[in-house]
Amino acid sequence: MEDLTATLDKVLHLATLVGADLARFERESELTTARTHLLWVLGATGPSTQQSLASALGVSARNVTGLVDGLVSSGHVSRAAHPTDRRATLVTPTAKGEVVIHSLVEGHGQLARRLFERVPAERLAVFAATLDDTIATFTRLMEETQ
Amino acid sequence: MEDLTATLDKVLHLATLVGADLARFERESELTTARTHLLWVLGATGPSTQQSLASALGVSARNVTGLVDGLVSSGHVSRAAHPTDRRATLVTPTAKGEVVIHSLVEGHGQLARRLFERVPAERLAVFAATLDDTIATFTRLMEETQ
DNA sequence: TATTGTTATACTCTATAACTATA
DNA sequence: TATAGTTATAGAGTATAACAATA
Repeated sequence: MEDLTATLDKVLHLATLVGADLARFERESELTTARTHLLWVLGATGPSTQQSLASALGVSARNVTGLVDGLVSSGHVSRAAHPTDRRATLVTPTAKGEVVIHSLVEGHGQLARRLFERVPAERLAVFAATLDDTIATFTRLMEETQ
Repeated sequence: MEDLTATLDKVLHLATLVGADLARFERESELTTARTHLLWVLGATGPSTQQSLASALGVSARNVTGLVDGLVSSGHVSRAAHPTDRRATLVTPTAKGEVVIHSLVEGHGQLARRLFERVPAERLAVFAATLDDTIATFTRLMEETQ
């Protein structure tokens, strides 16, 4: 019983450490968490409208306006005309933004390697499978509670 | 190689789901994340000065003033005189605050049980041990990078 | 002199609502 | 009529700096 809570706490502790690592990156890049998240999404999806960024980030369109304003000021993204829809703007990383996105992806992969490369393959398989099961259990629980 | 990043992503995904569950609790309690965090610390440590809350939360003293102001307004905590240091105030949960703290602890334990109770004991042991190792590896890495 | 908490000020993230331009 | 983005407005979280009371 007690073990189960301790185990959940360990998952959260590890996530907190990863967050602290990201916070260090943000300080060095002079970026905030919200803007870094937007850049991350942009890196994963490519040039996007602000509406699609709002959906991906789970925030309001107004909020995206502010985040993009900040990233334009800092030179990480630019607004470009949408090729077919004149209402929309395409948010695109600048060269500076691309560097940050590349560092993010690289840093994330490097952290994963450093954390897990010494873990024996069978243990890592059990670890990953347990995470999968737990995520599936959680998803089912949330659907039940609607 | 690719697996390692995917595994780290799963840890973060699970933590995000737990965060979403907490967000639901916060909506129902009409509390914000920062104020809920303060209540959680208060539940773990007992009545505290604002300075010690600032250290525990990793935020400025000024910030704690604002969070406590909000929690006093909502009736979750009260400020009391410190028994020996007349500069300091002791932040103490009210009856209403105690109910929230109890729900937090209870909900957290219940979630852990629901998530992990079906996992076979040996697998859970491997899972927890891997988390311990990974956290230790991370801590060592951060110390090295100073 | 150092510490505790507050006032003053400012920036970021967040939201809803009203508005403009376009579909 | 609906959608994309902005202006207007507001609240919460966060920070630093200056200040008062107390140690």
